[in-house]
Amino acid sequence: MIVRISANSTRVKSVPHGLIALTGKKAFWNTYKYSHGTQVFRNGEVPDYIYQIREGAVRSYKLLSDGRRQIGAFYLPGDIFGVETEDLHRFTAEAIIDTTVWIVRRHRLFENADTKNIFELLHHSLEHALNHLLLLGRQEAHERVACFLLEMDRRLKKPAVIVLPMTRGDIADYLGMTIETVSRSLSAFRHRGIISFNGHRGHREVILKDRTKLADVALSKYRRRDWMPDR
Amino acid sequence: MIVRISANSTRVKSVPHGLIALTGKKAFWNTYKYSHGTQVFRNGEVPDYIYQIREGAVRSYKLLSDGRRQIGAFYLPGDIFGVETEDLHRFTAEAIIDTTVWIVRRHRLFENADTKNIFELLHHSLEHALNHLLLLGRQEAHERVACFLLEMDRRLKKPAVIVLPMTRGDIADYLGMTIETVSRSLSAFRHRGIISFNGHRGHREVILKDRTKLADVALSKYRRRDWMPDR
DNA sequence: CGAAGTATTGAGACGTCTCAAAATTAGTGG
DNA sequence: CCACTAATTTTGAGACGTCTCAATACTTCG
Repeated sequence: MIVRISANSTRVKSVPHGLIALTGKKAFWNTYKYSHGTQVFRNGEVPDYIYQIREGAVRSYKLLSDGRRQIGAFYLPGDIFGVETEDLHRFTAEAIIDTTVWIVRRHRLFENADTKNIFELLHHSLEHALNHLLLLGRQEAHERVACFLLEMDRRLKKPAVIVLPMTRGDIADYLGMTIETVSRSLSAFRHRGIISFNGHRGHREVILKDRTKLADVALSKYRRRDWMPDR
Repeated sequence: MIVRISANSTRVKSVPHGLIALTGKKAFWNTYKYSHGTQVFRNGEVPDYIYQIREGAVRSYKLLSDGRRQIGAFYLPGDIFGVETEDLHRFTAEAIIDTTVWIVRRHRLFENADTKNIFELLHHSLEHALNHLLLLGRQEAHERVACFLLEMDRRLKKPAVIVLPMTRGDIADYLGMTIETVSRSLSAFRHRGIISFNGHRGHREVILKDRTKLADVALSKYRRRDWMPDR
């Protein structure tokens, strides 16, 4: 379900600085809202827009024919996406939770003489993908989960509490593992005092009690058989 | 070891069409040769050139601190690389076998008004990386090896014999698995008549006896427990 | 309060890794 | 071209980590 809630020809609350830097001040932008679980675009579609997240979260993913899913990236408030695409979308993007995005038409992107910003976004996506290749190909389960927590921590600007918009299933499909293994890694971190969960709102709110130790886990300072002797 | 063997101010045998399309006909290009195992550039360096392979093969990779390696891509004759880089190289590239490349200085890239080709290359790299994420995160060992063989087959234009420039170790680090598992998958394919090895030059030369069946394996038409009951 | 979705935990199965040895191929110098 | 050594590849056996299947607990929301 797509609900159009505003356009900048009408009164608005704020401004998509990132999109404006990308497309020029003359570009018209709109605000759209996607309710949780709905698709922003899907693999194979012709791209019309580029997006910046105002509020909410989006996952991008590819599927195998039997349903196995690999999430390539999560987009959080401020993030721009849809630029990575050439003639067709190469992945599907859908809202994880209720999400508001700013959009501008794609052709505006190439009316802008300054291509530097586009290159930067592409490079950023590519660098993220290459780092993720290393994680998926060569890191172990707890390293992956630790990396994920640190990535979220960094991108959310090191908040006191990390409020995860995504389910364990999303995390699992991002990290190339199962829900259960994600859960077990998180439990192990909790038992070791590296993280804790906040209050009673599920275990979606994570507090990093010891970023140093978490980074040690992420950076393979402890290998599989060396730590977690408690099981 | 870098050996300069020619420049286009002197007589040359052929012309790097890809690089010329990218940088304009006025760009000066040189030919360089890297002997097998030597680095073209390394992670963290400031990029000076972009490269097109004339002969040979290059692997690009990232390392973890303890030596685990993930190869992100193989570059084969005709392939252009080094464009994926922004201010610093984000991975290391080294010659797998003795390799000759055409190079042009990087600044030539942005003197060219037509950025379309650069975008295409970036998109291509990104798309390859995203597909590889799916493979590393969600595909099983024989699926990965089958995908690898089909990728090489396609990129080498479906030759009668695939002459692999890379070792089993390179393949393993590309597919996120161990040498032994790669070898076992290849042996399984061979025993099932899907591939065969050519002659006595090691098992580096592969003949695809049944591309259809190989594609079935790659595309998960057989799952882990369904096929290969013979072990 | 009941129902559906989500997360945790446990036990056992299974696939890949590790370690080791043998077989094969490539490289080197006489 | 041969003898020797080094490197690569294959194969085997067992260890280990993650997955699968299943049950329980928790959270959300009607």
